[in-house]
Amino acid sequence: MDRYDPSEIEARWRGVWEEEHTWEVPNPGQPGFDDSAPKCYVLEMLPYPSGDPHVGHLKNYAIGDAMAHYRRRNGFQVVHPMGFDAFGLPAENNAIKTGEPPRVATERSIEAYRKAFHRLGLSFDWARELSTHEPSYYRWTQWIFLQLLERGLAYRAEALVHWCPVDQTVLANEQVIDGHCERCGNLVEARQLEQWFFRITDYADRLLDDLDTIDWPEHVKTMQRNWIGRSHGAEVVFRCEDVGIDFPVFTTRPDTLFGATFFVLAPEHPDVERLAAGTEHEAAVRDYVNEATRWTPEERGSEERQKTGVPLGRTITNPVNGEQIPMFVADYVLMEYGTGAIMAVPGHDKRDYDFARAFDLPIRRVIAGTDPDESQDDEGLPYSGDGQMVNSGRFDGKQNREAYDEIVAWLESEGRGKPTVHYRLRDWLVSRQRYWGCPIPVVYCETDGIVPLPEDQLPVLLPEVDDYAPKGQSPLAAATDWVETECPRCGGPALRETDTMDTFVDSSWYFLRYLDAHNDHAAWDRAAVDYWMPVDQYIGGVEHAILHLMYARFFTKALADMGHLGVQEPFGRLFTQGMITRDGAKMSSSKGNVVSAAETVERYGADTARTYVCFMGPPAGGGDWTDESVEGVHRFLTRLWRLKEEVAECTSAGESEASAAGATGTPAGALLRKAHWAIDKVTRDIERDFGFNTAIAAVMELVNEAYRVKDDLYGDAAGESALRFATATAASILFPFAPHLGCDVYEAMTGRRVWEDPWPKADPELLASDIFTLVVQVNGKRRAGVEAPADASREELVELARANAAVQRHIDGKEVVKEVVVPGKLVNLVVR
RNA sequence: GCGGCGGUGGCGAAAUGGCAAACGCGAUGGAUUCAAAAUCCAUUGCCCGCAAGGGCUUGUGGGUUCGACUCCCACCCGCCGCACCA
Repeated sequence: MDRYDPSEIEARWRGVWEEEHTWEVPNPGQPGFDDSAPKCYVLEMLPYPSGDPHVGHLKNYAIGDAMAHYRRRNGFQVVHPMGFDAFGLPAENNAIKTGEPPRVATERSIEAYRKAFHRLGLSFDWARELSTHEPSYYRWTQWIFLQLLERGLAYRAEALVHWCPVDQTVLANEQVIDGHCERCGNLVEARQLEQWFFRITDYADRLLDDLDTIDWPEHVKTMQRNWIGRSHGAEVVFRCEDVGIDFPVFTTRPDTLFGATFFVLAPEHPDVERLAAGTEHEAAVRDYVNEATRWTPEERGSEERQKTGVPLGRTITNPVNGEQIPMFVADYVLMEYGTGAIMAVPGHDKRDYDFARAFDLPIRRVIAGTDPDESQDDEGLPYSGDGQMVNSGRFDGKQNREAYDEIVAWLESEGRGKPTVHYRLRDWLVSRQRYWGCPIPVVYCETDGIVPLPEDQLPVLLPEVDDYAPKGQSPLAAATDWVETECPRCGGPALRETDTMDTFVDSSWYFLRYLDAHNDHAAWDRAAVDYWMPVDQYIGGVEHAILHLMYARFFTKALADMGHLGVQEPFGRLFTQGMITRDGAKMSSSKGNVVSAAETVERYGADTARTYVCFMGPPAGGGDWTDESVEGVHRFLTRLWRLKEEVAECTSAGESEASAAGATGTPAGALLRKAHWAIDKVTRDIERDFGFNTAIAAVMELVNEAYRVKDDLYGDAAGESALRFATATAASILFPFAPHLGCDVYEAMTGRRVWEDPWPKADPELLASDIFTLVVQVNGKRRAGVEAPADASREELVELARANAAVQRHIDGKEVVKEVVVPGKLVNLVVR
């Protein structure tokens, strides 16, 4: 072989790892378990198998695998599993189009992914592999559902959901794009349907507060905080005497209650019809409500849009001052937040102000002050800041923030209010009227109602059907033999639930199943999970910042509360890698700019593909894929391979552990120093938040240095030994990124297997140097670099600096007023 | 509007408050070759200068400091998330 042939090298090492099951790791108590090594759970988000993996997957798994390798060689026992998130819509859409069962298409994709991952040489423990669509897995998804149901954390209720009239199906929130169906592009309708929910809102406070306990990127934490959207305020009850109904409202500004000059209900509010009935506005209200529900959420929410609404013809009593204020229905009030009704304070709220202007309603100031950059219309109103209260009865003159609690306490004593907390987070709607998902393990019995299936009847197997097209209900409804069953409680006739679960349910606990993947008696063994959890390093795309990561946290907390788990947070540390683009655009099959991982591997080899995605920029950021840059990395790996060939041939495999040869000034010493510098740099960069791009750059520098000096080192024992050491070191520290070549070069240099050797340690003595280049500045500008002994005193350094000709030119004839000395670095002479 | 992140060569980028532009891509020149590819060597922020050398440069403007890409203040621009959230 006279040419770098990745396919040959990679096949050879892959063969060794597969034959020896190198990356499999036992659980505590099993043979081969190492009691002495600390544990480390490295996990990348499991893929949804569709078609072939693209370079986005490549990046995710290259990053995770590098970390797994690095930890192993630092003495950790690393569990690094892989599986497939197999249920989901694309396979079902494909089935509707082609008639091919989703299982068949999915399993074909899984096979393609598995093959690609093997070809990439990823160090997964395949003995723990799982797919969420297998009964042996979803049996336990169903078990968790029943656990949640038993504790009231799963419930069935009516809700407004997105409905596509063309596809005849309910859509998930994430399938609704700008108010339109993701599949057919049609406008989505709102429908009131009975659905299954998980009570994630019970965990809102803990999901929010525990963010402080985990090491996650700040922007992900922020997104979760925003999503949960906790706001503290008060519930205040307004009473409409005309119809004798109490209307509670939620407000974060009870201090502005005296400024409420009107009251607004959302068009969807259930009492709107009753309020308008019998008034002169009845017809107008009905028209308005009908019209309002036709607006898409985007149109309705647009800030440019004029405020619209109609009067209800009723008044309501402001509990703080007894004023009768008019009631309106207007679509700027949303049914899904708060109580669907608001007190309107136009003096201190922009939206209420706009509405008041449009409908010529009174605007009253109750807080003194003016926003500095607001226009001075209406004497500086609306004003949203703080200040002294005015026009507020007995609270006049108080600071609004101080009166805040007092007003709420007073309302509470009157039975007209109380402090409350509101969340933006809503309960998790998990029903899907789809075929390709996990069946929900309950039946509907005429006498017993909703009956959960007993555990011993799990799994509820997904039945085969012929037609996957939705017809207004789940395709499962067509499997009548399956639907018609008997009630486990009374034995009478019962119907199975035909909805399936959101696929996010499947992926909310898979990281637990890996730890005991073949358990037929339980979802997992508590001891195994207690040992490995939490995940020490989770790696995935930022697009999962909210949904998946929030749901998995919720499951972990709920399962911990039930005594099935000992941790409160599933993922101790999270890393989100940036997206790879092509020509600056997101890859998509419609644009035809998808770069296939397999093609890249075919052309350049797995090592080049993996190293490139780690080198293209900081892994946390995005990057644009260019073939020229891939070739650059390929060139580098080729250079390392050729260096190995040459060094193996031209030097004798004697003492490769060069040690004392590090004398300053000799070429061998310089190369050794460079090697130790690279060890130190790569180690620090990997530890420092995935600095893979700079780590790889350091190995490049080492290889470049070896090329520069190699011809001077042949024929000299110390020189040859240094050369072998440098080459072996480059292979050793490049191994996490280019594992096959790393093994190959390391073996040729040392005769050993690199993954069985510990991560190298930089020798501090070789990191230090006895001379250094002293930077000399005059007035902060670099004027010279002078060789100086490392142990020179401050005085000696100043003397050296002043002696330099270039420096003298700049200080000549001037007075040196200050000498700044940073030992080992620089001298700055300040002159006047 | 609120929140988060960022702005450095032709491009991707690098720099514990201490030599701005490491490493890579691209480009230019040279060696090798019948020729090409591959490889190797050199140059490559901008401006003035034959050169030695000098000046300028990290979105803009200020500040702190002997010294600022880095810290502080104000502003401009870009990306991402949320958004008539009461």
